[in-house]
Amino acid sequence: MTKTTLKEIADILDLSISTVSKALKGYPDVSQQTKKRVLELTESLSYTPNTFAQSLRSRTSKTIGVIIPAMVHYFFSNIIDAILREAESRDYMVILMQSNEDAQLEKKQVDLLLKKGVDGILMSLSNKTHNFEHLQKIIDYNIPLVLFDKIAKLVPCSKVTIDDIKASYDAVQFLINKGHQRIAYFRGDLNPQNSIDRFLGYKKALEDNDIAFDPSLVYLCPDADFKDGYTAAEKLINDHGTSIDAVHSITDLTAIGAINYFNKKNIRIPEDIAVLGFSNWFMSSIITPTLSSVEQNAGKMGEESIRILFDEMDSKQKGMTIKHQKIVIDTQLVLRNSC
Amino acid sequence: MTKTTLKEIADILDLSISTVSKALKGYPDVSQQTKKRVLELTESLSYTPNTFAQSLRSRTSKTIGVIIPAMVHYFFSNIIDAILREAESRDYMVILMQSNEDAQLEKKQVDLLLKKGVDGILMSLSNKTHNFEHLQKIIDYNIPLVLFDKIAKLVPCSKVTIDDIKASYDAVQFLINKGHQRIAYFRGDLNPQNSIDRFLGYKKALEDNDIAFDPSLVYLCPDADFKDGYTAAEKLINDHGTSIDAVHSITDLTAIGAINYFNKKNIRIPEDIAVLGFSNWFMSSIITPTLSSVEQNAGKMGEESIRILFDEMDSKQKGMTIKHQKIVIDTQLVLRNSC
DNA sequence: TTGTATGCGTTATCAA
DNA sequence: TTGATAACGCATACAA
Repeated sequence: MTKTTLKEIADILDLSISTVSKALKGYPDVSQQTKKRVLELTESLSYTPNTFAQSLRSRTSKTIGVIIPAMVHYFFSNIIDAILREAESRDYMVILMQSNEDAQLEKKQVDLLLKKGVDGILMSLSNKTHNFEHLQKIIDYNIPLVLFDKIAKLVPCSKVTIDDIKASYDAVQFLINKGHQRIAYFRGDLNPQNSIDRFLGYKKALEDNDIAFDPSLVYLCPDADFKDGYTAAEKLINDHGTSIDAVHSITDLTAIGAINYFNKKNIRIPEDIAVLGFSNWFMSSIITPTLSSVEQNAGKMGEESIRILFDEMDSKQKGMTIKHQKIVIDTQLVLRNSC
Repeated sequence: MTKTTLKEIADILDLSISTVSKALKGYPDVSQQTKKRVLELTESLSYTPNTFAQSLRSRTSKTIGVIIPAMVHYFFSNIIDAILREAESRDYMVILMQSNEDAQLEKKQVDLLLKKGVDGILMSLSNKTHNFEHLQKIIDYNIPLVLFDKIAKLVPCSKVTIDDIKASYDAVQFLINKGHQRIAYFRGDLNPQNSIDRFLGYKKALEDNDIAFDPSLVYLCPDADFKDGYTAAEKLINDHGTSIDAVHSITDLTAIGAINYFNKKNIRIPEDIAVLGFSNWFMSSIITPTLSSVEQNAGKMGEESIRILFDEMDSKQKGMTIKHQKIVIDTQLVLRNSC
């Protein structure tokens, strides 16, 4: 079984290819009767146009590319979920790639997407991406680009983020309001913007409350994973005993690692040490104790990102100038039993 | 900036398009010097061929389609992870779709993939898929198809699964060896094959150990989620108090729901009730108590699935007859503190 | 109202 | 060793 083409239909109906094409496209200059004959036959043969030919001619692909750092990640899988739903509803396909936090690979994947002729690109950058030539290339090619979550501030394109500074600031302020003074911070990798911003939020909250910033209370969790959190908690206790009131962490997974260590050492949460995460993973609602966190609204971020992308793609098609948008998704503190 | 074409290169070098094409393809009938000139220019212009034109001509797309029931799922995101890595290494792109457990949508997505001209399709069926015409359509179009995890036994194509019967059998046998006799089962939806098989494994293990099967110990968890597990545990205790020794569950998430309920009611795990899950989610290693489970090797399943798909695609290209494969991925009991 | 001709970019056959 | 030409399937400007 092979795919039907316009030519076959034209031959059967003894019409020209262009007439068949016009009938299908609903052009007015086709007789009602011819149109009907064509539609009936294409229906019964379940004809669908060859998308390669269409793309070659129209220079569009009805496809968007998405690059994320990692798939196995509650936050990103939720974002992808939202993107797939929205793309689906527009009859667009999604080509998904993951950079595995590898800047080189990310660059290669951008080339692949450009080569593949996608109509737009959604990206969340790898932590190791410090050079943005590949993003500039996308822009030079005049392909709409929307960065989300892990963005590059200086690249001229639309962006969707949360306000990481404010989110962490609010989180730490909450801990302070609760009476905590010695608040440790488990920070993420040094380079990514949102890692920096969350750290700044932490520092600013201390400052605004006249609590001296103590660098010895900051623990680096470069991979921001369970193990990093566990190890950091171990170091924290070795360094400071339980003179610490609370821990705020770059992400829930590190916080959960810390909780695990504290549980193991019979350090009570929140009585001895309060713990506050970031991202509100599903997991956080079911561990013991349940973890308070910052809800990042991944679904909304995915929806907004692809909405803006479609906006830009529409504008481009209409020949309008594209205005880049910068959306900040709101966050909420989700309180549970860990603080 | 627009993409370079063969014609532009030919014009610049004052050659014909076909000579340029042949030079790039490494044909022998091009002079060394010409070849060198062409390669240097294409390099400096960073020429890449237009994939639509290539696809139109070659009738291949270097793209595979993947349909899964849900993205936000530890098991599936691990499988996708493996698929993306392997496709990447072969310079293939992956179009990803999720059926959201909706048979109608799944059918539509198959049509989209066929229309899009993918070279092969990987699918894990929705729980509600009981009609397989869309799969037959893929086969009729002569597109290689590999089903994984959620398969349809009777559809003639390659399949990658685990031995669900054996996996659950072994799990229950382990509980019995530990001395448990009154073992409840939280079963999944009634229709999916692996849900059925796991249930059969449970029954068979009881039977082989001369333990009477008691239908009142089976609780239906149609969505196999946290809430279902929590509710089932609640019912279980209401129905049977703590006369039950152990619970085996269709998946970790339901088991975790149950653990949550037991913890809340101060029912001790494993002293009062042992709990044994299925799938070995990451989460299971960090809850309290840590959950014993059946490791399903998602990564391996993803790797094998796409390996077979590439096998079939290669065979098809070479005009060889395609032999369908049936791979069973091994599983292991992962013991932790819940039983 | 219908049909002819052309081009999208690449590749392969055949001629020069 | 190189080039002219046709074909992949579709869509449109233009001619009939």
